[in-house]
Amino acid sequence: MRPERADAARNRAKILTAAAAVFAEKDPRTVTMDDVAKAAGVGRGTLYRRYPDIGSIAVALLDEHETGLQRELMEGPPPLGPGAPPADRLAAFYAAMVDLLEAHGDLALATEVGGKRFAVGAYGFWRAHVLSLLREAGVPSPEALADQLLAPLAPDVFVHQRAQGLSPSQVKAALARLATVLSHSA
Amino acid sequence: MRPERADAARNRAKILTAAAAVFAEKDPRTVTMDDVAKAAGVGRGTLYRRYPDIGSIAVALLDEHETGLQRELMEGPPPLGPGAPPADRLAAFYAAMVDLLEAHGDLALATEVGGKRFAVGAYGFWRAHVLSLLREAGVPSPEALADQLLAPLAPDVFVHQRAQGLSPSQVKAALARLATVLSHSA
DNA sequence: AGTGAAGTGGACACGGCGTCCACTTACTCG
DNA sequence: CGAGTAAGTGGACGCCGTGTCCACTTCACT
Repeated sequence: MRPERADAARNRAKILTAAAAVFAEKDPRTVTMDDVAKAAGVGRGTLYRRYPDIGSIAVALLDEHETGLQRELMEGPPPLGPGAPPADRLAAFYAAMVDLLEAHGDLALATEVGGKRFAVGAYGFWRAHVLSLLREAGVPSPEALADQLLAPLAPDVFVHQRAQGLSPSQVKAALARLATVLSHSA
Repeated sequence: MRPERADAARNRAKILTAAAAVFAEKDPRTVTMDDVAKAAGVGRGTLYRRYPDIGSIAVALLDEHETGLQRELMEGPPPLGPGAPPADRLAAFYAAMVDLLEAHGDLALATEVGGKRFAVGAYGFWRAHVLSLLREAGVPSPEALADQLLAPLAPDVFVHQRAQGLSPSQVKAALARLATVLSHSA
């Protein structure tokens, strides 16, 4: 496997920055491959070479932001990272996700087209994290609960709540209640 | 406003039964207007006369099943209907919704195309119900929580959980925990 | 400079969407 | 009962997005 060619790298960068702009300025669910191609000044074929659909472009952009949080969850300071009680860690995770959604909700929305929410790699990571917290808290049969606790973080739910006039901190507060209340029962 | 003409009524029936069959036999997210038209033996124009998109056909079919539950919530016997403590009523509602999803998950999935989940009339009803239960339980600022408690009932979440091998009763159990635990904190 | 492989981009065929309108059918009223 | 009329029908049409394909260009290595 040869290293990436210079023109290919140049185009990859052009595509990503152009895509970020496009997703930001119009309804992310209606962004088309052509839009990105035009904005990046490349042909559609070039896009398809790397990304099988628009969703994956959005995922690629989102990953940059998500990996930071993922690292913090694994090896950062408490309460996000290890060391704090599970309830606090879950609440902190919720808060961090809300911040992420607030900053990049448009991208997150774009990753949902075609209902591949659960296929995306990041979902597995979040799920594994929540699952381990639930286990640590001693919650019985946490498998089903994990998905259910992740559901309120679905981009469309958050965006809907924001559109209804709820502030990010209100959303965080409700999620925090959920997190703390859960461990009470364990 | 004139009464509906005989042929129109006939076609409405043909469309609905044909649509139900089509949604059942293939991935409901890929069902097209043409599929339904062909199956019903009518032209596409006839479909558009009543339903602006496939989603609304699915909604029309689903409504038949949902109205039953809605009535029970309002005037049925406890714990589904009025009279039981909020936590029990919430758990019962969750269980009923799981049954509904288990029976008609395909339709529910089809209503989600285009991200109109929150625009559909039924969502408002469920939300109002949960909201009133939360108020009755004395939970503070229940507005944000209502959407979050409804999120695990999103068709794609449920279908995903089933596909993972979780049984309906496992899903119910986890939701019941959520419901009971919440009122503990009030 | 020459060569082969990697990369590019736009033309193409396909399929779904939503509209439009000439035609058909059912009700109504003389 | 037999026009007249409004409601209802259906398929053709144009549009747009998708994903593929392949002749051409560019790069990197010698």
